[in-house]
Amino acid sequence: MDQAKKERLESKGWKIGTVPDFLELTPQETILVEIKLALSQSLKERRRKLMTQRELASKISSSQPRIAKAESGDASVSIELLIRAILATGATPQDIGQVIADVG
Amino acid sequence: MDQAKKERLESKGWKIGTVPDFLELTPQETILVEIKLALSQSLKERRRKLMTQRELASKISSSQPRIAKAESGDASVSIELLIRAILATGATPQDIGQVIADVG
DNA sequence: ATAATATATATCAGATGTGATATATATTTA
DNA sequence: TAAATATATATCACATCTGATATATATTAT
Repeated sequence: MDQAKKERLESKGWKIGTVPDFLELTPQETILVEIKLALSQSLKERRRKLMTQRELASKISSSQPRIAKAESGDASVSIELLIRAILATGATPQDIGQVIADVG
Repeated sequence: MDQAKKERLESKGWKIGTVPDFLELTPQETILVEIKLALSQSLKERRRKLMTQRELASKISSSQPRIAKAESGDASVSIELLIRAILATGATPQDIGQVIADVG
């Protein structure tokens, strides 16, 4: 992984290099991170066209700051919350499945 | 939702009717539950062909009881763990995307 | 430019998810 | 049928994720 990408992930709280520098994520760990980032990106794009972060937060009984975290790809946000948020933008299971499939 | 299905979900810890009986899940909450159950089912089918629950648990630093919960659709299992487990069976993002898309 | 609105960052107490362990119950094998 | 192996259920201390709140910073509208 190149240094720029690594720093981008680490700033969001992703623990890369907890163990020494040269240790990479396993392929499966990498895919998981990529899935979360893809969901995050999809959420941001969909939500922007429809409503504010505050409005979306309200729909799923969450908070505006948490939606901001979700859209910024912060590591503290679960896949569960990402999917709840995306569904609240009207996405279908097909939409979500496509986002995940596109990671591959 | 029919009574039999409701009881099946409730026995796994799904909180249906926290609020009075006649209250249904919202469409989005229903989809989320269905996604989890679909992932759970997919995990069970894939894992069975390849290894024991103990072996899979070891691959993802989890425990056999937790894999059992994951495969039984228990509500205490996060989507994150389900996906980690499915990836450990060699599933690709396409495979996972397809499972989710098929919920729709 | 400034007010209004939207988004980002920081902190935290409480809720939820976790792996571990013990052990009961199925299922498979000898 | 016995033993061996696999899976299910129960409990728990600990870690992670959560919504809430306060507030800083962008962005947009007037």
